[in-house]
Amino acid sequence: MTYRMAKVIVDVPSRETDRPFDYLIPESMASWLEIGSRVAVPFGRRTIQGFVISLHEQPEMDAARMKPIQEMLDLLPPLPQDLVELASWMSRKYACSMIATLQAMIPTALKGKTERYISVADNDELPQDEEGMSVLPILTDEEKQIVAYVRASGHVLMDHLSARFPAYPGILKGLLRRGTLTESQVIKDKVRKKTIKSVSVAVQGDEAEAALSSFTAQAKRQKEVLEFLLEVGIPISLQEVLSTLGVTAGTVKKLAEKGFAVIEDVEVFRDPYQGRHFKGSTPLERTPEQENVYRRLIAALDAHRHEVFLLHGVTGSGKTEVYLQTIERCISLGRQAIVLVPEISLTPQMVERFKGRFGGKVAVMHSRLSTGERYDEWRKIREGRVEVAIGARSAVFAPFQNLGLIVMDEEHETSYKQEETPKYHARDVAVRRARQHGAAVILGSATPSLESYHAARSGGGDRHEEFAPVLLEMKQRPSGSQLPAVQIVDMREELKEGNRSMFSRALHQGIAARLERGEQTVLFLNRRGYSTFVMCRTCGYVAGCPECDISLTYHQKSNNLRCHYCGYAEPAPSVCPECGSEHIRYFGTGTQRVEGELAKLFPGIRVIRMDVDTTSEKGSHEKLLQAFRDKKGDVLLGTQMVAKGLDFPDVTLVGVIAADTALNFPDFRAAEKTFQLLTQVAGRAGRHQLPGEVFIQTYMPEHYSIVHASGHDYTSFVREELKHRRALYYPPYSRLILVTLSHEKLPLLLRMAENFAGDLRAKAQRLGWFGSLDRLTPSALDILGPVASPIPRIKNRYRFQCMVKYRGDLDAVSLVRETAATTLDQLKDGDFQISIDVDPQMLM
DNA sequence: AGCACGCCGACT
DNA sequence: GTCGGCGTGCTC
Repeated sequence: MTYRMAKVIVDVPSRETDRPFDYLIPESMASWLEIGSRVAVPFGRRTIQGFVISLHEQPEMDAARMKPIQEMLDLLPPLPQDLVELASWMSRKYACSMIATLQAMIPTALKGKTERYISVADNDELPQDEEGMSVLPILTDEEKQIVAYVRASGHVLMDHLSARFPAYPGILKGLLRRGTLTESQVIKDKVRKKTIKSVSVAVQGDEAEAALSSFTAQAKRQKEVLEFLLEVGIPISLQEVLSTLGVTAGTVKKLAEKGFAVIEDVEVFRDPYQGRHFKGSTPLERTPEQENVYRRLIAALDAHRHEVFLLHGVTGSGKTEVYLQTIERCISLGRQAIVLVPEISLTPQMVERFKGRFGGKVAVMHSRLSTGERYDEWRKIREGRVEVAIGARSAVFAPFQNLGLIVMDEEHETSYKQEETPKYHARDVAVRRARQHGAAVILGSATPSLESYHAARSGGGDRHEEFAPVLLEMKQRPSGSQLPAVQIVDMREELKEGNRSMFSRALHQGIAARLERGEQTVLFLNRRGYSTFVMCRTCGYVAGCPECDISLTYHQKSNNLRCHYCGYAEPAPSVCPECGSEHIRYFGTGTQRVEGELAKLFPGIRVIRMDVDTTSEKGSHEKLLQAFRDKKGDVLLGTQMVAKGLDFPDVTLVGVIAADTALNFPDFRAAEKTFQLLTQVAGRAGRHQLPGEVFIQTYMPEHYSIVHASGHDYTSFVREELKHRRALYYPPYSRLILVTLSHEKLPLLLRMAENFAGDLRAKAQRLGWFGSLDRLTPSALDILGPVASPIPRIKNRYRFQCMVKYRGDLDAVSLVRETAATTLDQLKDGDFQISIDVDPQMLM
């Protein structure tokens, strides 16, 4: 006799529980349970959620220590088997727990929560008193009260009960222990029906008259609301009441409490693109260049061959059209496709293009969807109702059964790296997943990351690479339009000549000319380096977060100062808290300053500003762009978000206010980031009939990233940049792991950080890894640090970091992970944390 | 992460 | 003498 059992990863975020636990499969589930099923399992004294990762047969003797699975939570497993396998690869590669990885693969709606219900135990055999209570356990008055309450309600939520009887902590526990009350636990999904609050009047005629006259002078606002509701007559959304009358929700609530109005939740159907019609689009004719690329791509598709392509195409070379046609081919072969785009470029135009070509076969996933909307889109994929999924980073986990193609647009974007656990890079995950499916991968960019480009050029001969893409190039724009002329403006010269404004004379004249001709200008400000901090000009005081070593950011809208890292907020001061001076200045977002200057220089100019302040509201991003498209603005001024994929026919001038702000950052990718950004921005001008002009203002006009960006010369940039990388053995000539240790107590942390680094060094030594990284460098693995992190304190925790630089074919991740575990075990203090970031993108 | 068990301080 | 602080250890 054997038993069927399942290995389950339980939803407990701790190192000790990051392993499979064995459970018996009840007969009733036997034919339904699969790898990837989500289950509720008893774990210790509670019931929690878990994921089945394998199924086995066990001899009877082993079954004794196993508990049975309590419940299956879905009919269709939320994770197909290939994703479970991918998850174990990811946990190894990125040194994170299996549960964190599995959770990242499914919509948050399925992150089940334990609910505890209390009910009265069924003690029929026990003698009972007149009230029907078991006599045997002698109950105090308080206990009787609780038991009576539970009995009356059938079964009660634990949270509700402890809220209802807050005065007697421990009594509840006692009743449960003695068996008078029993507890049951279920897993409840986070999926909520989407509702809006609707308000309607509850009084009419004379009653209403009486109600209106009942308000005291103080309740003026309530009276206004009631008058408004009577006037409208029909139920109206609370939101509308608030915005029309400018009252707060509290006012309406009071009215409802008095019984004059009713507020109810009305369910609304969620379809993010409900009622929208997408103009159909048909494939464009391919240019010879596109034809070559296309042939090469579909050859892999047709042969069902896993192959990775790096599509290097200049801005405007029609990469999207190539994607669309390749996807079409993929679908016609009965396979599905995933399209990954950076969140910021997942604009309505982009969505429109895909919906227009593939209609209802597309699921769209982006961060602005609600939990429920995302869950619905995800279900379309899981249930096989769509063929294409388009979305940001996490769409790489779209649960397709027969994946044929993964497209990653703007492959160089850092947003493909997740900064939270699991700290995965969607590019590497995409390649790995495609390999499982025998699918093709297209990595597209006008400015490929050095890692991908170098891997393609070296043909994988370099030990640091995990894959070797085939390089495909597109150098022309199908429209025949030329890449715009780019002029570098040396701001030092401007200063020398007495121009102290942030606009050079050339840019100034350029804007003036556009205003005259009714053409448009895009101004780009590299936000990094432009701060929004508050400084006292008298004493030099800078407002900083009390918990983190970082300056606070000024938010105009709420007129307060906020910490970017921990969320701490305080009202903006009007005088300096240190010296009392009134000369305290808000260095508003850089864009605000530029906007002010523009207004001064060009009275009456219409500026559309796009930055965190103006785009925080849902849909505002799109609205601003549409306004600019409708020529309601002369200038579009913004940060990174104006650099991506925008395409406006009347834009003939692009100005970069300060190109070099990011160049001085202590990040080995600073030059690459600057080059990519400038190239993207420059590609925004003159994409149509009108010729474009680009001005790049800089204090470092001779820097190679600026020079080559102005010449649209990717190849030369790469050549130079690779030299620098090679000299210092930075990626792509090595790989990196960033280890950050944190604790509240600085001396303790310092000691632990030294321990960690020492231990790691010793282990690497033993493995003989301090050999040769290359013939010019001393070791195959190098440990830099520990040093204080660039932000040395966050949320009152000090931070130290070590950078591990190593030859790509070594399993340094396992070594680091084991060492981290050892170090953590040395300290029984739960407040000690070690975070491991494999292939870090942000070194700040 | 929870939750229980277990061993030392301030109270009826 | 008990209530309760949170250190320690375990969860199939």
